[in-house]
Amino acid sequence: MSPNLDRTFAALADPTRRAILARLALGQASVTELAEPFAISLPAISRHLKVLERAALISRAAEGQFRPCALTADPLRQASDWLDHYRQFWNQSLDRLAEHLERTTPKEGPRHDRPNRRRPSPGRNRN
Amino acid sequence: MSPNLDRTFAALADPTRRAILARLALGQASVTELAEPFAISLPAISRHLKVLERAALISRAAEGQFRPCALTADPLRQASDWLDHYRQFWNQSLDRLAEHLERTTPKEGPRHDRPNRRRPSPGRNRN
DNA sequence: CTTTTATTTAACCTATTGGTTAAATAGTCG
DNA sequence: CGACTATTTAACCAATAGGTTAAATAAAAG
Repeated sequence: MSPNLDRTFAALADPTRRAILARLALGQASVTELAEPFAISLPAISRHLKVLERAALISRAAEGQFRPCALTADPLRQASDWLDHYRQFWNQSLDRLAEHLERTTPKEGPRHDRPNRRRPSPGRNRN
Repeated sequence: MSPNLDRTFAALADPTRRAILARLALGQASVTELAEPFAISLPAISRHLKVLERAALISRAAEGQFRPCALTADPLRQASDWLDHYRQFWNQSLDRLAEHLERTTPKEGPRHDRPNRRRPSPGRNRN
C-alpha cells in the first residue's frame, strides 16, 4: 500500500539510524564522520546509510573520495503527517488525564503537567 | 537507548498494523473484527496485535471470550515528538525548494550540470 | 607507481519477522 | 456435557535485518 511509510518507519526503528539522522540535522557529514560515535564496524554503518537512502531519508553526493550524506526531510514530514491523524486522539487522552488529575489531585504544587504545549487541535500551520 | 521508540517505529513499519491502528481509531474492536478486512490468517493477526501491544500502541481487555483492543495513543505522541525535532528542517527544505523554483521557473538560469556519475537527487524522490 | 584513506561489496552467521497450518485453551450456549 | 466461537500457542518455513571480517574499488597523496 504505502511502501514509503513502510520504509520510513522501518528506517526509524533503529537507534543507530535515528542517531545518524540527528547528527545529519546538524549538517552534512561523511561516512567516516558519521561512524565515529558508534562501536560498530564501518560496513555496518554503510548498510545503515543504505537503508536510510532507500527510505529517501538521506541523499548522498560524490565529492572526491567522500560520499557526504545530507538529511532529506520530506519522508519525515510524511511520517509526521500520518501520525497527525491520531493527534486528536491523544489530545483527547491527555484531556482525560488532566481531568482525572483535576478530580483526584487537590492542589499539591505543580506536578509534571504541561498543558498542551502543542497546537491544541489538528489545525496547524506548517508551511 | 530508547527501546520505546524502537518498538513504536518498528510496529508502525507494517501496513497491516497501521491499518489496524486506523481501524482502532474509530473505536474498540475484537480480534476477529480486526482480522476481517485482511487476507491473512487469524494467528497472523494475533501476532500483529502482540507486536502492537508490546509497543504499547494498543491495550487489551478480557470481556468474556473476546479480547477487545483499544488504541493507546501515547507512543504515537512520543513518535510525533521525536519527529518534531526535524520539523524546522523540513520547513526550511520547503523554503529552499520554493526559493529554487523561484529562481529556476521564470527564466532559465545557468545550469551547473557537472558530469557527475551520481547526482544527489535534490528534489523529489522517484518512487 | 605505490601507498594511504574512504567507502563499498562479498561471504557468512544468527536472530527476528511475517506468514502458514494444526492443535490447544477458554468462554458461551443448547 | 458437548458443540460452537474466539483467540492463542506450537511447529515450521522463507526472507530480512544487523552484525562480523576480508577483500575490492576509487580517489588522493607521496
